[in-house]
Amino acid sequence: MIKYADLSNQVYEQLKAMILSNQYEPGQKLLQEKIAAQLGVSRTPLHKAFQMLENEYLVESIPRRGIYVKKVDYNQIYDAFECREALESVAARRLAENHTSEQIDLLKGFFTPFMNANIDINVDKYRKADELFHKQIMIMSGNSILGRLEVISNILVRTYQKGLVRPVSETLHEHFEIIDAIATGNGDLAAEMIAKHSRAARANIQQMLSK
Amino acid sequence: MIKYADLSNQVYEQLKAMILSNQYEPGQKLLQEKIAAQLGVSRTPLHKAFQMLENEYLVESIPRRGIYVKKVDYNQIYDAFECREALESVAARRLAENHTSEQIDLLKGFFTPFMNANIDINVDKYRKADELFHKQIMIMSGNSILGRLEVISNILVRTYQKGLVRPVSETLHEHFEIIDAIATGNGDLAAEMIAKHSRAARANIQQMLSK
DNA sequence: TCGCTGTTTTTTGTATACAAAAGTATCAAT
DNA sequence: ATTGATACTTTTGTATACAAAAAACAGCGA
Repeated sequence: MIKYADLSNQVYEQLKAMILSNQYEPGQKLLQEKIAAQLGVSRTPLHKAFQMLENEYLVESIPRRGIYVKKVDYNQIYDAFECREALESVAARRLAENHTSEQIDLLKGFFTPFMNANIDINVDKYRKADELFHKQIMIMSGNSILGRLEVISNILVRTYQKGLVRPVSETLHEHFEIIDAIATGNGDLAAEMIAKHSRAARANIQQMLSK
Repeated sequence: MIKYADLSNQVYEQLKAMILSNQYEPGQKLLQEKIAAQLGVSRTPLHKAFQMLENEYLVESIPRRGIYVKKVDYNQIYDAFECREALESVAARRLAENHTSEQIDLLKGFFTPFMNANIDINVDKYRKADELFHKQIMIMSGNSILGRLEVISNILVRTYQKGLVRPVSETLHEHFEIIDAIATGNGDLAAEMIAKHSRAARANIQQMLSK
């Protein structure tokens, strides 16, 4: 699939990056005219971009009022993790049952940098690796739907913003356990390992909710 | 949430209904000008509507070429069912663990008409009931993401078009078994029952694929 | 007949224009 | 000072206008 230099898409990418990097405040209104001027385009391609963002739960459109950056509430994060747990299990199972050694290497590659450096891990880089790892499993699963459910991956990014992360000391070796399970071809095991991984994160969120 | 008389939404609803009822041929190009004229609107609100439809996998946009009604291929249906199986399990588990008797009655209500009529079941009505049943479980689960994943429910509708349905004699009592499992509050059982239900449909699709 | 090339037509993507709704400010009256 | 009504400004939603790309077509040559 060839990406086209379509203005709507460029605007979408730009706004998405800005929202996910917190350059827009959650709850903030996105003024069409202003953004159009900033990006040097008219309001027309913005409409499509906003619609894309709304479908990914990144903004909310209130008709005749405007577009607002979605606030991330813990309940929704919890819900997303619940979905992610189920869907990643499907993905991991499929991938375990049908993969190449190159794919395994790719997955391992995300985390090997953090294995060697036995001191001070760059947390931002680790988060990025984590994001790519989970996204990549979905894509490589071969299930055409899984690779395109942006809702799930976006929520993960926003979770990072909230600081809802487990210590690297716990997750790093879990990631390798998941990869190993996939590599052995044991679908059930791979599904269970990744579900366990997600459940632990979900437990953290539940703690936040009960406070 | 109040629905607004927004042209884009009206257009979206209209086109969605037309696609799902096969009034547009799969693969057919949707000419913007023509559709705008037919619906008596300009092309501007169409853009948003098309974007919504694309997010639900009902149309496909090829930049600079046009919008095409998505062809339903068996592989994608299979993938959707795989996702549905996982997600419905989550929904059924939640609902089992937290529901009211009114919700149970609502679910039963979808199918009681077909219990009493011990002769000739109206297949179209049964399909509609099936669609609503599965959708309703997602909504009532209380998981804010599940209720809004239109991809999954759309695919189900398109599956009907392909005639990929199991006989009523099998599915009718399965539906009641699922409801009963939910009613007893046994989350694991409810999840397993609905997963089994989905798996059987998935097996049918796999048969089609292997041909 | 087929295929190539240049031209015309259609269709898309984007900008601009305009009407209606929402938001804001002003000012009078209590 | 606070409230309420009215005029003014901003902002949204939609229609129209225009440029550029794609598709359709016609004419020419092998």
